[in-house]
Amino acid sequence: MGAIATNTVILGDCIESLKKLPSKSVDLVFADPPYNLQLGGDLLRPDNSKVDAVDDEWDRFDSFETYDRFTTAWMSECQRVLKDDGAMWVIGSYHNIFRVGAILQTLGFWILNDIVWRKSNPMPNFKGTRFTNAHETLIWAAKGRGSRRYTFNYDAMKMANDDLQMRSDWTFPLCTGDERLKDENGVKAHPTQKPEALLRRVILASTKPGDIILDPFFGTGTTGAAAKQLGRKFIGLEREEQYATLARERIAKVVPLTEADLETMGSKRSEPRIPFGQIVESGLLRPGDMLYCSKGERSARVRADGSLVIGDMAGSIHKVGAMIQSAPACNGWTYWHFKTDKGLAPIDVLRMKMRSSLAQLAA
Amino acid sequence: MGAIATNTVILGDCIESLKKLPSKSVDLVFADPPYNLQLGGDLLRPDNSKVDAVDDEWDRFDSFETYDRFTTAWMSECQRVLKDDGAMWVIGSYHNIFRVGAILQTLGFWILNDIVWRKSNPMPNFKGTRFTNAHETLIWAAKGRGSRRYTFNYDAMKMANDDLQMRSDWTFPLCTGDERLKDENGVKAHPTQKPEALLRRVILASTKPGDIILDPFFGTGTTGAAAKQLGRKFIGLEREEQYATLARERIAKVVPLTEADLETMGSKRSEPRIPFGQIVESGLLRPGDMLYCSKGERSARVRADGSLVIGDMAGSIHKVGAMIQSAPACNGWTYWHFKTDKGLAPIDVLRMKMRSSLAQLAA
DNA sequence: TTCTCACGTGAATCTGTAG
DNA sequence: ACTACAGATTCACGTGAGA
Repeated sequence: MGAIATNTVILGDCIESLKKLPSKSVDLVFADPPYNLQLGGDLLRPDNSKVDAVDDEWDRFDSFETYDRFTTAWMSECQRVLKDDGAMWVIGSYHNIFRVGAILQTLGFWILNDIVWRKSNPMPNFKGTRFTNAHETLIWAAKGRGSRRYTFNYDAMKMANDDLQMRSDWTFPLCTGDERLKDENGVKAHPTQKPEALLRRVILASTKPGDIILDPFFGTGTTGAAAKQLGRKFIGLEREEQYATLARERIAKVVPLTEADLETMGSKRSEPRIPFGQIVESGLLRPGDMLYCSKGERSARVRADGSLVIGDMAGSIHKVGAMIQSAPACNGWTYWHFKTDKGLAPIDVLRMKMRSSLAQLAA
Repeated sequence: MGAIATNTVILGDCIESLKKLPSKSVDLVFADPPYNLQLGGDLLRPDNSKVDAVDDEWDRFDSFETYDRFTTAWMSECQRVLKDDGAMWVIGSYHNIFRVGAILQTLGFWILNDIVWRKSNPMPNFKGTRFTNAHETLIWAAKGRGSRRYTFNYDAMKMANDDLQMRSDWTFPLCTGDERLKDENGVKAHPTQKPEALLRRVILASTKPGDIILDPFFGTGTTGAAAKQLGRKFIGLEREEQYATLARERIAKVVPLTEADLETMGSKRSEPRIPFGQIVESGLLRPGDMLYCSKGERSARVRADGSLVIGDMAGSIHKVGAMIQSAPACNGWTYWHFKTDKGLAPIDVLRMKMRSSLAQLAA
């Protein structure tokens, strides 16, 4: 069997290109397919600026059926091209990930984990109509149910997570700043460029040095850049010449890391923020309970959503604290107290209690 | 139409029971369906070495098909039973959530968010073969694509998250300790009892007091307990008599919160509308008074009918505000200010004054 | 040089009601 | 069904100008 050509970007339709690749030839597939967003009209921010939406031609499908056919086609080709011990990652949002996951199961892939990418800086929901869409989902699946020899670098992952098992929820910022590729006018070159940190974790977790990684939706080549950096090989398929060119230029500049560099890559943890509402939801305080200032001469009532009430004033622990002191600001955590059998204690105590029960949450 | 019986647990097969419920009668469905594809026997055989690959594949396909048929059946009945402005939540793990999500989309439900429940204390992966499975996924969906009047208590959620929009990732501990129902031997009564805190957030976010919540997989009644506590009604369907009995006993002990404690931050959209003209009619402003933008460099004159004039432009506070900023839209209540002895104040202050005096008249 | 602050922007299924 | 219009609505972070 001749060696397959690697570290290359193949221009053309991804399904056509896949059909030309030999069976059982790659170790890992990473796929970031179109999400099939179904947007209405324009969306304006509160300051009346327009949101730059993903309305590209490649993300438009007639119907769920069309999208499903497309998904089945590229995915079954990937399955053929994968080695028997190989695995596949697919990333998506709620628009497409359920269809992707169901099709992948139906094709016989065996899901190993679903992984949540928590965005530390997501775009808000400008109209106040839903929860802030603050995550995307990745599915990690072995080629088949019988594949038990997929690669998982358990210890590397544990090391990267302060000696705790790596969990299924990962926190990374969006791809911004210098990492984000821009054209000569400073406009983003690709609407959906993924952060390299995300790809590095995927690659460190599920490949060995020298492995071949296939990305059928290569875009501007984040997978290739991360692969080269980490001493893996890649094959990228991309339809748009402009993206393929950018990807080649980008990857040419990447300097592979030394083994010593790889060892120092860890992730830091920070203290989780605890909203006051969660103290109430958890039952540490109950709606109707009273809070007091340190001397006890002012009191406020807790409501179910974590707001406080005094007379006809209502708001957050901070706002209500500031209002009754006529102060510009107030730290509600230290201002407000709750009754214990030993007297009044600041509600910050409850926050610390909550934190310690959540202590395993790493970044 | 006779009122539907609420605050009750109906014993029997969930699909049969659903068929007896009237159409368009409930406000919310919360469903925690079986995860493991083991419905009424075994859908998925344990891995069996004597079965060859082809048979195995057929077997697997057949299993998913059975699960999909079951899912389609209960879900389309739920869709029928929902009011047009109603919504549904489904919780699941990677074993079933992709099939659930895809079917729900195919049935015409319109996904509003997928929500990640991050477990603060998940069970570790003992064999070190995968990432710690540390989350479950909830899907929140409106009955149909056109339903824009689903309930979302944006302000209550924002309040519960320290004045920041609530995100799509929620962190709660597993249901343990006193909250976990045990039998007389101290063994957990139900294998997948959900934490009440999770249900409280679901209910606070997406229902109004008095709403009817249907749970077709009631189990030991977490949904009913949270609903009763928060002043909502429930209908629980449960197949196992033992669970239904436990649920009834559990819910009987729940003490509902008082109305005052249940009150949450309301949205501005639900407050009574005050036309600007009414501010002028009431004398809070007078025809001929000047209004200013926040920095004071633009001004407009108030006319008797509540219109504003600048030069030869005239119109509503919103129209004129938008025109002079060349903006597509403008909220005149916050854009325009009037002079007070302490400087400029937004005319929204006058609207609030008017609202509170109207509220006193009504009382 | 270093700090502050205004400004821009990211895979988005993003309004409600009266007539 | 449609149109018209009132009016509600944003978090984290990087950049760059100016103090």
